[in-house]
Amino acid sequence: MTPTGSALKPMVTKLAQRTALGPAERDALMSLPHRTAQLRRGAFIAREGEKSLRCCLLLSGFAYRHKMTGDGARQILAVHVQGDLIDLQNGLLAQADHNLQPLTGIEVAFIPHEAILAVAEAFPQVARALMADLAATGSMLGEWLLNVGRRNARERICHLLCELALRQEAAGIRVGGDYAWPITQEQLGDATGLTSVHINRTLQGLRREGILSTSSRRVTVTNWGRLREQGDFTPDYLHLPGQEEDEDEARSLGSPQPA
Amino acid sequence: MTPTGSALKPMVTKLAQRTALGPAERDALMSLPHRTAQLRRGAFIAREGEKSLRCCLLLSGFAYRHKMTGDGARQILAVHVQGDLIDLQNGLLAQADHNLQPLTGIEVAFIPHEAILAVAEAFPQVARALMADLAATGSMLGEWLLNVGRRNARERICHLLCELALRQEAAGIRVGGDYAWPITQEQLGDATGLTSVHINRTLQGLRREGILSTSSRRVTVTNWGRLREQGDFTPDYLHLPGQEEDEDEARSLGSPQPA
DNA sequence: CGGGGGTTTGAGTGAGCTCAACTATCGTGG
DNA sequence: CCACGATAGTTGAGCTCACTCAAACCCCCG
Repeated sequence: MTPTGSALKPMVTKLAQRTALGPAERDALMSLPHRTAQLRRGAFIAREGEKSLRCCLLLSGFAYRHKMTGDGARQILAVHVQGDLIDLQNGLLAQADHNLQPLTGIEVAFIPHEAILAVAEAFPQVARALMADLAATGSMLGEWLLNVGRRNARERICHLLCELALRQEAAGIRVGGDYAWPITQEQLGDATGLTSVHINRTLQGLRREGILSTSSRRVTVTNWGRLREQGDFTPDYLHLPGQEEDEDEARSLGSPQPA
Repeated sequence: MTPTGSALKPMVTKLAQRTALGPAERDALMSLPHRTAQLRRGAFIAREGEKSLRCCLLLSGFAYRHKMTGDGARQILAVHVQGDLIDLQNGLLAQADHNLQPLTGIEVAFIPHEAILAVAEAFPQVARALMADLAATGSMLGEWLLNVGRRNARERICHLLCELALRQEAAGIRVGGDYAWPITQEQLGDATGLTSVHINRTLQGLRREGILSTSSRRVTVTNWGRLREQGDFTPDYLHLPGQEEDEDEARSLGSPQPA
């Protein structure tokens, strides 16, 4: 257990964006016992069917949640960026219902579930913040379900492209017009319910039409307006701060590159 | 506000299945202020984009959550049976991110969000129970995402058939081998990411092979083993009580009709 | 007994899949 | 610093599962 409470700051910031937290509550969260660790690709943070013992704050890098069908097909349920509190769900349930793995090399802080629940017990606003976080997670899953169930290949991909751009922006890890793309085409297929081959051809179409370009592990969007339009993207479901007045933020996704 | 606290009993029972609740906690939940109402098909319990003011306990009948793409395609996110606490998510978020409507005529109890959160504030175990409920809801969404993203038409349908059978059983509204099927083929399509036409043809296949038969708004499963197998169904994700030891319950789904 | 929602059928089409090979890129160790 | 193996991306050809459109049918309910 490292005593550097400041490592947990991103978590507090994030929770406080959705639910007001006072100084005492922030302090309690900041001083939660935790242990940081580096994990590399291929490691497991949680495994389907196992009991999850600790919850996990993503400090840097990207991670993803996924589960599999009986015959081995995989569906990615979410991609996580730094600052995300992951594996809280699994701790509340008798057993983890999905796998959680790094997408890149990552740095995490492990926090025992009991500790975080104890803070929630002492501070009702913290409990409420955690509930809001769970609800937001559910909301994102719902949008993914809509995406996979009712949009075509191009729309699905554009939608996901938009989501990751906006979430990286919200997490403060966007520099300019381009952003990290930590996902392979195979994984992109598993996130959208498509084949990597079809992902490849669809991406080629997007590049051909000048909507985006890719270089090593990064995407540069050259036409935000079309990307958003083709992805049928509305950011409400992300429940990011400062989005109460709908349309405002939807437009701001286009702002980095004024069409 | 009706004073008949007993109307809320199904909620308490359900929450207590996942998280231990003492007498004081049960009492507090039971005596929550609420108002019961009858709603008919076509009504709205919550509307996407609006602020949700009260949470809703389903006392009888069936309801469903859904959301739509920009061009009007609909995706059903969940089907709810009696005893389900619905629209808790929406109350925790700034605005509802999906619609909630009756699937049949239903009876509900409306509970102000503030009231239920106040109880959660007073009783940490209640907060924890609500969190577990939110986590379970997320878990179900994850399985639906897997279903729609990575299974073929027949598998998707069989999977949903299994889920509703088991959930009705858990809610105590199963009589014999058959169970209520409150969903039209159109809606079944919207739940599985398929067309009603294709649903129809796939169901015909299942009937032809003697796996199930349908009559007015009910399904009779004649071969549970095959249904479960063809739906790649494992009930873990429902987080129903008494499922700690995995395989047990999976088998019991087959029990009403010993193959 | 008429209307309307739900189901069924047919015929043609197409988005996305499969399989299989090839190429580019990247990290690693010699 | 380069060679190598592994991982990721690309291409081609053929196929199929599920879609579209449109019409007919069948109940159930008022």
